[in-house]
Amino acid sequence: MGASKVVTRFAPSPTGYLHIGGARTALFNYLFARAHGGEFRLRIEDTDRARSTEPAIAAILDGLGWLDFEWDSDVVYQFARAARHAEVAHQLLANGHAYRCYATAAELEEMRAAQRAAKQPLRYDGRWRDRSDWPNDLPYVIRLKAPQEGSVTIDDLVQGSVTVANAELDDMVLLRSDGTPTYMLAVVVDDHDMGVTHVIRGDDHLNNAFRQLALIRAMQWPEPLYAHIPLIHGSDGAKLSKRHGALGVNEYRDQLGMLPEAVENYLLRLGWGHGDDEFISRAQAIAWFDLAGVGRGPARFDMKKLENINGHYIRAADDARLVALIDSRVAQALGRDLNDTDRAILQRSMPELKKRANNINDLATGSVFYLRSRPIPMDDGASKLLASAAPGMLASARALFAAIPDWTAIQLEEQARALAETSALKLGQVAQPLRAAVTGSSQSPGLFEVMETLGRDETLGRIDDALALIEA
RNA sequence: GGUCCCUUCGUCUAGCGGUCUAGGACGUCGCCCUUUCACGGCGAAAACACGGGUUCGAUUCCCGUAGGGAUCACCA
Repeated sequence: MGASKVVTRFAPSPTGYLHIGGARTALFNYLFARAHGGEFRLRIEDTDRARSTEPAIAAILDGLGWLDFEWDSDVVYQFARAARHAEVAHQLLANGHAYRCYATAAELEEMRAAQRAAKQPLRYDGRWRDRSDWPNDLPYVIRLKAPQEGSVTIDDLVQGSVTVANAELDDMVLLRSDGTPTYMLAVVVDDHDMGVTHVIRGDDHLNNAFRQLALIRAMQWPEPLYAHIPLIHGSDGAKLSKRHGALGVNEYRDQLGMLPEAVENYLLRLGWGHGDDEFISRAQAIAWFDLAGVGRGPARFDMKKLENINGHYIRAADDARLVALIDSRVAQALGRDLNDTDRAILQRSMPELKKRANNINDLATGSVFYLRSRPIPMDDGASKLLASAAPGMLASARALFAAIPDWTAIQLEEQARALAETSALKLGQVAQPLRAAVTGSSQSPGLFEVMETLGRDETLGRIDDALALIEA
């Protein structure tokens, strides 16, 4: 290939949402293309008309967009190219590299049953391979006349050299009896027509590659390079499937509150490494990524680690961006829309808030107490703290705070420390009940900073509410 | 079952014949910081699946065994 430009493609079938495994395949294709100054193309494999749906296509594009894997040129829709696929099949038929097979579904099932009974490998026996006594008016499929002798070797960029004997491969169907192309035909034709040079996909396609190569050779087309990457497994070691922990990437965003750069970083490190580096930016990934470094064994998905990485990126994220991300969640918790004052409070508190969250949900949950209207709800921990507070402490603190000339965290803390001193209490015995009163929780960002942010009236009011609660 | 692939701490990985008393990260546990929870810092426990070779020398190379995975459609 030498000077030829690298072209990769991501080819999901729109029968469901873009799941995490597909996202990783897309990432590797994207990275490889960018690393080589090539093109990253997108093809929607919608030839399965019964299972392909518009919402799924939208979800895939949405997911890719969220992860910011920008593709080149137009999206190719495979179904629209059916005529071209059929054309190739007929071309093969004409030049003797394919043949008509009139075997019926029932007949083939019978054949397989016999093979099963005889403990023989299940494969098409080539019963129509050399016949020409074609019955009239009967439906037939077009099968590839694949080589039966010798073997095929693929120098896979990830799996290494893999060899399969041609005797193991049967003559696959190219065109169905209704004239529509099979997946095997469609991928090969599309990859060729799109100029794909590197086929990077899940290793569940490794076996397919050998049959596809036979088709490519029959057409005398240039052979692409293959890279079959291992699938992702669930935490229990079983293959990740739709009903087994494999969420759509949209769900990582909407339900789990993940940041796209965190998902990308995690996916990159799953099955690939660069020395001891853990946090790798997009630019570094493009510079460092190589197929040879991709592991050959399947990796287990670890939500704990993803959470941790997500927390890292949240802490590194711009405060305004985080405020925007929690907006709707906070609004829902509050039961009302946020206004500019609310957002200003969140923005101001964000540096402290984001240290305490590993996902956007928790970030939102940990933020709402600032904006709740009085009297704010008390959680269990807060109720206990108030119940066990030293008698009169809250009232004393309230009086001290009310007399402060400048409502600043520093002065508030001074007063709290003074109160602890004179009452022979530990600072915690003063601060914790106050925290409960002011935040409704036993844990929060620095108490005095919170009180400063809340302001004199709101803080004093919340303490009054707590006082009323204790007396009740 | 046939074919193909894989096998380093619980998990993701570094290691590409000697630097390995095997490194990092997540998780776990302990300590520090501290008004709480976090963040941060320090530290601990924790792995080369097993058996043969090759070699002066194997985590690294080869072969078996065991275990795991993928695939065997007129689905993609």
